[in-house]
Amino acid sequence: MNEAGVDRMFHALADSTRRDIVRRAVTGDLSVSRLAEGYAMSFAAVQKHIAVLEKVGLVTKKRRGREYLVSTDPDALVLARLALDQLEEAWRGRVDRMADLLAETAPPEQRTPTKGQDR
Amino acid sequence: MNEAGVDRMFHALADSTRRDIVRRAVTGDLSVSRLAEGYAMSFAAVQKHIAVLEKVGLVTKKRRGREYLVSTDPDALVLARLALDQLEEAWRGRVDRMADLLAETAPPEQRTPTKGQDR
DNA sequence: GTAACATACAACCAAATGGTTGTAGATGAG
DNA sequence: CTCATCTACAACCATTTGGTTGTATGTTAC
Repeated sequence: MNEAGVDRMFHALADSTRRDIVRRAVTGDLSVSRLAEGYAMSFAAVQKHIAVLEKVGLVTKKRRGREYLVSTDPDALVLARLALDQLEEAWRGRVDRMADLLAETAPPEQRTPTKGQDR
Repeated sequence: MNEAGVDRMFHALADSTRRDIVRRAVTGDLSVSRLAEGYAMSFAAVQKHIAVLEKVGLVTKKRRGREYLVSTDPDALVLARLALDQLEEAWRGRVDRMADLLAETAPPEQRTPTKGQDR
């Protein structure tokens, strides 16, 4: 997932109605209208929320008769988790580097290249 | 974290500039101006991004002389992860319930434990 | 075929978002 | 003290977002 994709993924998750849809659609047996019944907003509004979720792959739609069943795709959530992991990695990496530094500074004043500094 | 808090947390993460700030601020030794130098936008714009991150606790500021040093708070990322976990939980819960159901409806069948399935 | 239902989509609107510039208050340097 | 630096904040603007209503299309029921 590229940066823009992560943007869209987190944005999709940054709305409680959409998160609720994700939760309710795990069973995959609810149609768009059924889902829409649960919220104090118009059908079209819920439709838009589902469209946002669909665009980032958090849900998929499958036709059954004249309705569309919405189901959550757990793989997409894994992608979001990966994005979070990468952020935490920066922090963990720092801790590791600090540990390295401590290990290095133990001997008297040894300068290591500090090459990781790419910014 | 309540629903509105999760909204704000994911919204804060839904911007690549802000995520980059979170990454760069892990060392905690960069001031607002130093951080701002890295982006093709005004100082005030970066200031706003930092304010958004600060409001959800992803970074904190500490005064040093006339500048403010920005540092990432890894605990906040854990909160975001928890929110994701709760979404996944709905899905895992469903799978577990399906497994239960299978276990109940299929007595003679030999049930392989499948217990290793922790995701 | 006609009626009812489920969905899609366009047009519109208010509010929020992400950017700008400008002004003002602290703080350190000389 | 004076000046330059760092930050905060207000005002403003364009775009996006999240909602609305209305219209069109496809599908099942009768």
